[in-house]
Amino acid sequence: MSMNTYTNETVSLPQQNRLLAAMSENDWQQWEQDLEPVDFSLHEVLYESGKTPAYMYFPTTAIVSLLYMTKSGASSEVAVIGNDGVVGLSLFLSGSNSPNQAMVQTAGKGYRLRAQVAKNAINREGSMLNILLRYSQAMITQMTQTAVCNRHHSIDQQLSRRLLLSLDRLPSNEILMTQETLSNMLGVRRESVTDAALKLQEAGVISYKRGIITVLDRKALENRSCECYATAKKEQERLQEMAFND
Amino acid sequence: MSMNTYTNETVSLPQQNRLLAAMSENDWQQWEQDLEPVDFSLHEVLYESGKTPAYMYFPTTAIVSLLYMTKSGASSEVAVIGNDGVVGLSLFLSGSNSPNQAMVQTAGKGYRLRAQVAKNAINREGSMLNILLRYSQAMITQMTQTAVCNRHHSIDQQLSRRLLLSLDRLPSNEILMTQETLSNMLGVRRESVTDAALKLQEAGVISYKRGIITVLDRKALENRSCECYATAKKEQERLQEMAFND
DNA sequence: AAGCTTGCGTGCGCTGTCGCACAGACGGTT
DNA sequence: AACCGTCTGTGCGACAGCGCACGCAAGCTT
Repeated sequence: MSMNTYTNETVSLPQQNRLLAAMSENDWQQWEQDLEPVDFSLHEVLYESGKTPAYMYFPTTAIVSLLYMTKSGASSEVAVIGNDGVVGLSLFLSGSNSPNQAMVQTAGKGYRLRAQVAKNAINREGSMLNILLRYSQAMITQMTQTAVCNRHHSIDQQLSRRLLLSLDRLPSNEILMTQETLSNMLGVRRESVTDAALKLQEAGVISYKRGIITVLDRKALENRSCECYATAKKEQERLQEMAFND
Repeated sequence: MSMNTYTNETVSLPQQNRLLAAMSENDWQQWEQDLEPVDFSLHEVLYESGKTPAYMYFPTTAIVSLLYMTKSGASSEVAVIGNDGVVGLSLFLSGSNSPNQAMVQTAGKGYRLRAQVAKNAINREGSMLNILLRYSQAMITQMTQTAVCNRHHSIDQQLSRRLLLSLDRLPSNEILMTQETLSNMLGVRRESVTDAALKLQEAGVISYKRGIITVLDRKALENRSCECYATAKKEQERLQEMAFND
């Protein structure tokens, strides 16, 4: 599938979201009617720290960041969610909010479910419970990895990892992000991103052009990234396989 | 309760674990018979990355660390679990393992449940499902906080935070940990811990004596710690309150 | 009381990242 | 074509944390 995610003309199917795709035929019948299609616009805030979210969101072509802001105004991204996941896991886990902000990093499409409807739907005996349980573990893995990565790995490695996280959730090899945005995701200085990005450019791994990153050599990016990328990805795939074998 | 956690003479009740305590009377009847008391010894490894754990563990007086080891041998603690939680959440979430290691940081007592028994018990319609769901969110919060803390806060702040995490799960104001151990938890050099600990000693906040830390001024420790401590604690308490209102 | 192991304190040079200040370059607007 | 806001590149001093090497002290062992 090579879709244009920059306009709103594209058609998107719920099944492009892997969690929705993993549902049983039966459950799907019940969910289908309640799912509303949504357009996510760039930098739109889906939920904020302290407010109970109104919806669960299932991205198809959009990509969403879970961000944490410190008191002093610094930020860090703790998870990235695309068509492989759901935004608003806390609704499922506790029915309430979480102390993160969810912000759209790549505009695109997806589906949403009203909070109350979602809670009811999940409580019913059904396949979604297990799907979400496993996804919770994948999320925990991603956050664990972020914690370790922040401690032990260089900005160069982390930038590579972060680009791969976006790449995996995009149909093309173009990532639309300014260095400023990337620095907010990684929780580092903008200039540090410039340095790291220059190294990648000079090595012919990417080309950077005012907010448009083109990945030229994906393999090289994987080599330059730390183990965190591969570990988290492998774990996520393992958990997804389990879902399909239900 | 002011218990001696350094010997095995102490009696321990399952209800000292807050998750077990939050169960409904009905469910408790079913669980009681399957719970086995356990003694956790110092630095015992409860489960390792890659192996499916055989038990879920509910500490009462023991404290367990979830550790992540990097390829290069460095480590970081991503969560701390005492009588407020359970070790082996991945059994509940996916029935499998997680890429962490769980290691006993403070010897003590607790209870365990065979993996298969646990899975069956949770699948039954019952109060434990919601308790564990909420605990999963508390765990996610703790890991998020660790990620942010690793990025933005100084070793001084992180040491204070880490001491509070142990203190909250202990009956006395004595923490048994060498600086070497602490450095492995925080993922920093042992010497950096020495420096930070000296500052705390000189300020009269703690006294350190060959593996025995005595917290003299808890309030001061909170002031020196970063916001991460307070944020995670508040969130955990909020989620626990919800559990009691089921 | 001597000796050994374990844990803590200290000094020093190195490097990655930060904070700030500013220059240049691209691309849309009028 | 000139303008202006946004995005990217660069230079420099400061500093937290690292790696390494070593000294010392506490407490257990015999």
